[in-house]
Amino acid sequence: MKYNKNRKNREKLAISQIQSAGMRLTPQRLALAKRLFSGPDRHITAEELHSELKYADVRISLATVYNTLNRFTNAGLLREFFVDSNQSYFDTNTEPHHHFFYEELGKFVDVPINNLNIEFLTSPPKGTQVDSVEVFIKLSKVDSSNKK
Amino acid sequence: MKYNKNRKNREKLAISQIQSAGMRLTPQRLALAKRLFSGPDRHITAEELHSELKYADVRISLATVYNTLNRFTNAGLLREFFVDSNQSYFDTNTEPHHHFFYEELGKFVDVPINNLNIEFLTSPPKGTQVDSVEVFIKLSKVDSSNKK
DNA sequence: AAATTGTTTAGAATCATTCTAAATGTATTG
DNA sequence: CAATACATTTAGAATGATTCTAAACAATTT
Ligand SMILES: [Mn+2]
Ligand SMILES: [Mn+2]
Ligand SMILES: [Zn+2]
Ligand SMILES: [Zn+2]
Repeated sequence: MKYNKNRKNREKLAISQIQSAGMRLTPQRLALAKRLFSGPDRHITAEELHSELKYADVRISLATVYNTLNRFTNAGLLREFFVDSNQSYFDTNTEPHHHFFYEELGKFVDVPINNLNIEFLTSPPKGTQVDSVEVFIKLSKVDSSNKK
Repeated sequence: MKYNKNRKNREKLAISQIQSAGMRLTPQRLALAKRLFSGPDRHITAEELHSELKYADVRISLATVYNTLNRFTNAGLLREFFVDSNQSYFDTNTEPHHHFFYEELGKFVDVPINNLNIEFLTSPPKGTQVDSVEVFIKLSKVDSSNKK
Protein backbone atom coordinates (compact mmCIF):
# COMPACT_ATOMS: atom_id res chain seq x y z
CA MET A 1 0.00 0.00 0.00
CA LYS A 2 1.62 3.12 -1.34
CA TYR A 3 -0.23 5.38 1.08
CA ASN A 4 1.42 3.99 4.17
CA LYS A 5 4.82 3.88 2.52
CA ASN A 6 4.67 7.60 1.76
CA ARG A 7 3.61 8.29 5.28
CA LYS A 8 6.58 6.34 6.60
CA ASN A 9 8.98 8.09 4.27
CA ARG A 10 7.76 11.49 5.31
CA GLU A 11 8.28 10.50 8.90
CA LYS A 12 11.80 9.28 8.19
CA LEU A 13 12.66 12.54 6.48
CA ALA A 14 11.34 14.54 9.38
CA ILE A 15 13.32 12.45 11.87
CA SER A 16 16.52 12.82 9.91
CA GLN A 17 16.08 16.59 9.75
CA ILE A 18 15.69 16.83 13.52
CA GLN A 19 18.71 14.67 14.10
CA SER A 20 20.78 16.55 11.54
CA ALA A 21 20.20 19.61 13.71
CA GLY A 22 21.64 17.72 16.66
CA MET A 23 18.33 17.85 18.47
CA ARG A 24 16.64 15.12 20.43
CA LEU A 25 13.63 13.51 18.86
CA THR A 26 10.46 14.54 20.64
CA PRO A 27 6.78 14.31 19.68
CA GLN A 28 6.52 18.10 19.38
CA ARG A 29 9.54 18.37 17.11
CA LEU A 30 8.40 15.44 15.02
CA ALA A 31 4.98 16.99 14.51
CA LEU A 32 6.55 20.28 13.46
CA ALA A 33 9.18 18.68 11.22
CA LYS A 34 6.60 16.55 9.43
CA ARG A 35 4.56 19.61 8.59
CA LEU A 36 7.60 21.60 7.55
CA PHE A 37 9.77 19.16 5.71
CA SER A 38 7.50 16.63 4.05
CA GLY A 39 5.64 18.05 1.13
CA PRO A 40 6.12 21.21 -0.89
CA ASP A 41 8.15 24.12 0.45
CA ARG A 42 6.34 26.41 2.84
CA HIS A 43 6.41 30.02 4.00
CA ILE A 44 4.76 30.14 7.35
CA THR A 45 4.60 31.96 10.68
CA ALA A 46 4.93 30.52 14.17
CA GLU A 47 1.31 31.29 14.96
CA GLU A 48 0.08 29.62 11.77
CA LEU A 49 2.00 26.45 12.58
CA HIS A 50 0.72 26.52 16.12
CA SER A 51 -2.91 26.67 14.96
CA GLU A 52 -2.30 23.92 12.42
CA LEU A 53 -1.05 21.70 15.20
CA LYS A 54 -3.87 22.59 17.53
CA TYR A 55 -6.31 21.75 14.77
CA ALA A 56 -4.57 18.39 14.33
CA ASP A 57 -4.90 17.75 18.08
CA VAL A 58 -1.18 17.95 18.67
CA ARG A 59 -0.60 19.50 22.05
CA ILE A 60 2.31 21.94 21.86
CA SER A 61 2.93 25.29 23.43
CA LEU A 62 3.57 28.39 21.38
CA ALA A 63 6.92 28.76 23.13
CA THR A 64 7.98 25.38 21.81
CA VAL A 65 6.96 26.33 18.29
CA TYR A 66 9.15 29.43 18.54
CA ASN A 67 12.04 27.53 20.13
CA THR A 68 11.95 24.84 17.52
CA LEU A 69 11.65 27.20 14.58
CA ASN A 70 14.60 29.20 15.90
CA ARG A 71 16.71 26.11 16.42
CA PHE A 72 15.86 24.76 12.98
CA THR A 73 16.79 28.15 11.58
CA ASN A 74 20.13 28.20 13.40
CA ALA A 75 20.83 24.71 12.15
CA GLY A 76 20.21 25.88 8.58
CA LEU A 77 17.02 23.85 8.05
CA LEU A 78 14.88 26.97 7.73
CA ARG A 79 15.37 30.55 6.75
CA GLU A 80 13.64 33.45 8.48
CA PHE A 81 12.35 36.37 6.42
CA PHE A 82 10.34 39.50 6.98
CA VAL A 83 7.52 41.15 5.10
CA ASP A 84 5.75 43.10 7.76
CA SER A 85 6.80 44.39 11.09
CA ASN A 86 4.62 42.21 13.22
CA GLN A 87 5.48 38.65 12.27
CA SER A 88 8.40 36.57 11.08
CA TYR A 89 8.01 34.07 8.29
CA PHE A 90 9.97 30.85 8.00
CA ASP A 91 10.92 29.45 4.62
CA THR A 92 11.56 25.73 4.32
CA ASN A 93 13.55 26.33 1.16
CA THR A 94 17.06 27.27 2.26
CA GLU A 95 18.60 27.27 -1.20
CA PRO A 96 19.06 30.63 -2.93
CA HIS A 97 15.83 31.49 -4.70
CA HIS A 98 13.39 34.32 -5.34
CA HIS A 99 9.75 34.93 -4.44
CA PHE A 100 6.44 35.75 -5.94
CA PHE A 101 4.13 37.39 -3.45
CA TYR A 102 0.40 37.14 -4.15
CA GLU A 103 -0.87 40.36 -2.67
CA GLU A 104 -4.53 39.37 -2.34
CA LEU A 105 -3.70 36.09 -0.66
CA GLY A 106 -0.69 37.18 1.34
CA LYS A 107 1.06 34.03 0.11
CA PHE A 108 4.57 33.38 -1.18
CA VAL A 109 5.67 31.10 -3.99
CA ASP A 110 9.25 30.23 -4.77
CA VAL A 111 10.88 31.30 -7.99
CA PRO A 112 13.82 29.04 -8.88
CA ILE A 113 17.03 30.96 -9.17
CA ASN A 114 17.44 30.27 -12.86
CA ASN A 115 14.01 31.49 -13.82
CA LEU A 116 15.50 34.96 -13.57
CA ASN A 117 18.59 36.35 -15.17
CA ILE A 118 20.03 39.33 -13.31
CA GLU A 119 22.66 41.42 -14.98
CA PHE A 120 24.61 44.06 -13.04
CA LEU A 121 25.14 47.02 -15.35
CA THR A 122 27.30 48.69 -12.70
CA SER A 123 29.63 46.68 -10.52
CA PRO A 124 29.12 46.54 -6.77
CA PRO A 125 31.10 49.03 -4.68
CA LYS A 126 34.89 48.55 -4.39
CA GLY A 127 35.94 46.53 -1.39
CA THR A 128 32.64 44.65 -1.14
CA GLN A 129 31.52 41.23 -2.22
CA VAL A 130 28.00 40.15 -3.07
CA ASP A 131 26.76 37.61 -0.55
CA SER A 132 23.25 37.13 -1.88
CA VAL A 133 20.79 38.49 -4.38
CA GLU A 134 17.11 38.11 -3.67
CA VAL A 135 14.24 39.23 -5.84
CA PHE A 136 10.81 39.87 -4.48
CA ILE A 137 8.05 40.08 -7.09
CA LYS A 138 4.63 41.35 -6.09
CA LEU A 139 1.77 39.88 -8.10
CA SER A 140 -1.89 40.74 -8.19
CA LYS A 141 -4.82 39.38 -10.16
CA VAL A 142 -4.89 40.74 -13.69
CA ASP A 143 -6.75 43.99 -13.81
CA SER A 144 -8.37 44.18 -17.23
CA SER A 145 -9.34 47.80 -16.59
CA ASN A 146 -5.65 48.55 -17.12
CA LYS A 147 -6.08 48.99 -20.84
CA LYS A 148 -3.43 50.90 -22.72
CA MET B 1 25.44 83.77 0.95
CA LYS B 2 24.94 80.34 -0.48
CA TYR B 3 24.77 78.65 2.92
CA ASN B 4 21.62 80.44 4.01
CA LYS B 5 20.02 80.02 0.62
CA ASN B 6 20.41 76.25 0.78
CA ARG B 7 19.03 76.26 4.26
CA LYS B 8 15.98 78.20 3.08
CA ASN B 9 15.47 75.92 0.11
CA ARG B 10 15.61 72.84 2.26
CA GLU B 11 13.01 74.36 4.52
CA LYS B 12 10.76 75.21 1.57
CA LEU B 13 11.00 71.67 0.28
CA ALA B 14 10.14 70.26 3.68
CA ILE B 15 7.15 72.58 4.00
CA SER B 16 5.84 71.70 0.56
CA GLN B 17 6.10 67.99 1.36
CA ILE B 18 4.07 68.38 4.53
CA GLN B 19 1.44 70.40 2.73
CA SER B 20 1.32 68.00 -0.21
CA ALA B 21 0.28 65.38 2.33
CA GLY B 22 -2.60 67.64 3.38
CA MET B 23 -1.15 68.04 6.85
CA ARG B 24 -0.89 71.16 8.94
CA LEU B 25 2.50 72.68 9.33
CA THR B 26 3.82 72.17 12.86
CA PRO B 27 7.30 72.48 14.36
CA GLN B 28 7.51 68.73 14.92
CA ARG B 29 6.56 67.88 11.36
CA LEU B 30 8.89 70.49 9.96
CA ALA B 31 11.79 69.13 11.97
CA LEU B 32 11.06 65.62 10.74
CA ALA B 33 10.47 66.62 7.13
CA LYS B 34 13.71 68.61 6.97
CA ARG B 35 15.69 65.59 8.11
CA LEU B 36 13.85 63.25 5.80
CA PHE B 37 13.42 65.22 2.62
CA SER B 38 16.35 67.59 2.31
CA GLY B 39 19.56 65.81 1.50
CA PRO B 40 20.30 62.35 0.21
CA ASP B 41 17.74 59.58 0.47
CA ARG B 42 17.53 57.81 3.81
CA HIS B 43 16.56 54.44 5.25
CA ILE B 44 15.75 54.99 8.85
CA THR B 45 13.69 53.77 11.79
CA ALA B 46 11.35 55.74 14.02
CA GLU B 47 13.65 55.36 17.00
CA GLU B 48 16.67 56.55 15.05
CA LEU B 49 14.83 59.67 13.94
CA HIS B 50 13.62 60.28 17.46
CA SER B 51 17.18 60.18 18.84
CA GLU B 52 18.44 62.44 16.07
CA LEU B 53 15.85 64.99 17.03
CA LYS B 54 16.55 64.69 20.73
CA TYR B 55 20.22 65.23 19.98
CA ALA B 56 19.32 68.35 17.99
CA ASP B 57 17.26 69.61 20.95
CA VAL B 58 13.97 69.28 19.12
CA ARG B 59 11.35 68.27 21.61
CA ILE B 60 9.05 65.64 20.08
CA SER B 61 7.43 62.55 21.47
CA LEU B 62 8.05 59.12 20.03
CA ALA B 63 4.31 58.82 19.36
CA THR B 64 4.48 61.86 17.10
CA VAL B 65 7.41 60.41 15.21
CA TYR B 66 5.39 57.27 14.57
CA ASN B 67 2.24 59.18 13.68
CA THR B 68 4.07 61.41 11.27
CA LEU B 69 6.02 58.62 9.60
CA ASN B 70 2.79 56.69 9.13
CA ARG B 71 0.98 59.68 7.68
CA PHE B 72 3.86 60.50 5.35
CA THR B 73 3.83 56.86 4.27
CA ASN B 74 0.09 56.90 3.59
CA ALA B 75 0.51 60.09 1.60
CA GLY B 76 3.16 58.39 -0.54
CA LEU B 77 6.07 60.50 0.70
CA LEU B 78 7.78 57.53 2.31
CA ARG B 79 7.83 53.80 1.86
CA GLU B 80 7.94 51.36 4.75
CA PHE B 81 10.07 48.24 4.48
CA PHE B 82 11.11 45.37 6.67
CA VAL B 83 14.38 43.60 7.24
CA ASP B 84 14.01 42.23 10.70
CA SER B 85 11.07 41.43 12.84
CA ASN B 86 11.59 44.08 15.44
CA GLN B 87 11.66 47.38 13.58
CA SER B 88 10.22 49.05 10.52
CA TYR B 89 12.40 51.07 8.21
CA PHE B 90 11.23 54.06 6.23
CA ASP B 91 12.68 54.82 2.82
CA THR B 92 12.57 58.39 1.56
CA ASN B 93 12.96 57.14 -1.99
CA THR B 94 9.49 56.19 -3.17
CA GLU B 95 10.46 55.51 -6.78
CA PRO B 96 10.99 51.89 -7.83
CA HIS B 97 14.58 50.95 -6.99
CA HIS B 98 16.72 48.22 -5.49
CA HIS B 99 18.96 47.99 -2.43
CA PHE B 100 22.44 47.13 -1.37
CA PHE B 101 22.58 46.09 2.25
CA TYR B 102 25.93 46.44 4.00
CA GLU B 103 25.80 43.60 6.47
CA GLU B 104 28.51 44.84 8.84
CA LEU B 105 27.01 48.32 9.03
CA GLY B 106 23.35 47.40 8.87
CA LYS B 107 22.95 50.19 6.30
CA PHE B 108 21.05 50.39 3.02
CA VAL B 109 22.09 52.09 -0.20
CA ASP B 110 19.82 52.59 -3.16
CA VAL B 111 20.51 50.90 -6.47
CA PRO B 112 18.90 52.80 -9.36
CA ILE B 113 16.47 50.66 -11.25
CA ASN B 114 18.51 50.68 -14.45
CA ASN B 115 21.68 49.53 -12.81
CA LEU B 116 20.17 46.06 -12.97
CA ASN B 117 18.72 44.23 -15.89
CA ILE B 118 16.25 41.54 -14.87
CA GLU B 119 15.11 39.03 -17.42
CA PHE B 120 12.24 36.65 -16.72
CA LEU B 121 13.09 33.32 -18.32
CA THR B 122 9.65 32.00 -17.36
CA SER B 123 6.60 34.20 -17.50
CA PRO B 124 4.65 35.01 -14.34
CA PRO B 125 1.64 32.79 -13.57
CA LYS B 126 -1.45 33.11 -15.80
CA GLY B 127 -4.01 35.53 -14.51
CA THR B 128 -1.51 37.62 -12.58
CA GLN B 129 0.26 40.85 -13.27
CA VAL B 130 3.60 41.99 -11.90
CA ASP B 131 3.15 44.99 -9.63
CA SER B 132 6.73 45.46 -8.53
CA VAL B 133 10.12 43.83 -8.66
CA GLU B 134 12.58 44.54 -5.90
CA VAL B 135 16.09 43.24 -5.58
CA PHE B 136 17.89 43.06 -2.29
CA ILE B 137 21.65 42.57 -2.52
CA LYS B 138 23.61 41.71 0.59
CA LEU B 139 27.17 42.98 0.59
CA SER B 140 30.02 42.35 2.97
CA LYS B 141 33.62 43.52 3.07
CA VAL B 142 35.79 41.59 0.65
CA ASP B 143 37.13 38.51 2.30
CA SER B 144 40.56 37.85 0.78
CA SER B 145 40.72 34.50 2.56
CA ASN B 146 38.15 33.35 0.00
CA LYS B 147 40.82 32.26 -2.43
CA LYS B 148 39.95 29.70 -5.04
C1' DA C 1 17.33 2.89 38.36
C1' DA C 2 19.99 6.96 39.53
C1' DA C 3 22.05 10.72 37.76
C1' DT C 4 22.67 13.88 34.03
C1' DT C 5 21.29 16.42 30.49
C1' DG C 6 17.90 18.25 27.25
C1' DT C 7 13.02 19.70 26.46
C1' DT C 8 8.51 21.55 27.25
C1' DT C 9 5.54 24.58 29.39
C1' DA C 10 2.77 28.43 31.62
C1' DG C 11 3.18 32.57 32.55
C1' DA C 12 5.96 36.75 33.05
C1' DA C 13 8.93 40.05 30.72
C1' DT C 14 10.33 42.69 26.76
C1' DC C 15 9.96 45.91 23.25
C1' DA C 16 8.26 48.10 18.98
C1' DT C 17 4.19 50.03 17.85
C1' DT C 18 -0.53 51.73 18.47
C1' DC C 19 -4.15 53.60 21.18
C1' DT C 20 -6.46 56.86 24.49
C1' DA C 21 -7.86 60.91 26.17
C1' DA C 22 -6.49 65.25 27.82
C1' DA C 23 -3.86 69.46 26.74
C1' DT C 24 -2.26 72.38 23.33
C1' DG C 25 -1.87 74.45 18.86
C1' DT C 26 -3.75 76.07 14.34
C1' DA C 27 -7.40 77.59 11.35
C1' DT C 28 -11.87 79.59 10.51
C1' DT C 29 -15.71 82.43 11.43
C1' DG C 30 -18.26 86.49 12.53
C1' DC D 1 -9.29 89.65 17.06
C1' DA D 2 -12.07 86.87 20.01
C1' DA D 3 -14.76 82.64 19.86
C1' DT D 4 -15.27 78.38 18.08
C1' DA D 5 -14.04 74.35 15.51
C1' DC D 6 -10.80 71.27 14.25
C1' DA D 7 -6.12 69.06 14.15
C1' DT D 8 -2.00 67.79 16.56
C1' DT D 9 0.88 66.49 20.32
C1' DT D 10 1.74 64.09 24.34
C1' DA D 11 2.31 60.86 28.42
C1' DG D 12 1.17 56.91 29.57
C1' DA D 13 -1.55 52.69 28.93
C1' DA D 14 -2.59 48.87 25.83
C1' DT D 15 -1.33 45.50 22.38
C1' DG D 16 0.82 41.68 20.39
C1' DA D 17 4.78 39.05 18.65
C1' DT D 18 8.60 37.15 20.60
C1' DT D 19 11.76 35.84 24.30
C1' DC D 20 12.79 34.64 28.96
C1' DT D 21 12.33 32.12 33.45
C1' DA D 22 12.19 28.46 36.24
C1' DA D 23 9.81 24.43 37.30
C1' DA D 24 8.01 19.94 35.60
C1' DC D 25 8.96 16.42 32.48
C1' DA D 26 11.42 13.29 29.16
C1' DA D 27 15.42 11.17 27.08
C1' DT D 28 20.06 9.45 27.60
C1' DT D 29 24.00 7.82 30.03
C1' DT D 30 26.16 5.58 33.92
MN1 LIG E 1 14.32 34.89 15.68
MN1 LIG F 1 2.99 51.06 10.10
ZN1 LIG G 1 10.92 30.56 -0.52
ZN1 LIG H 1 15.82 52.89 -0.91
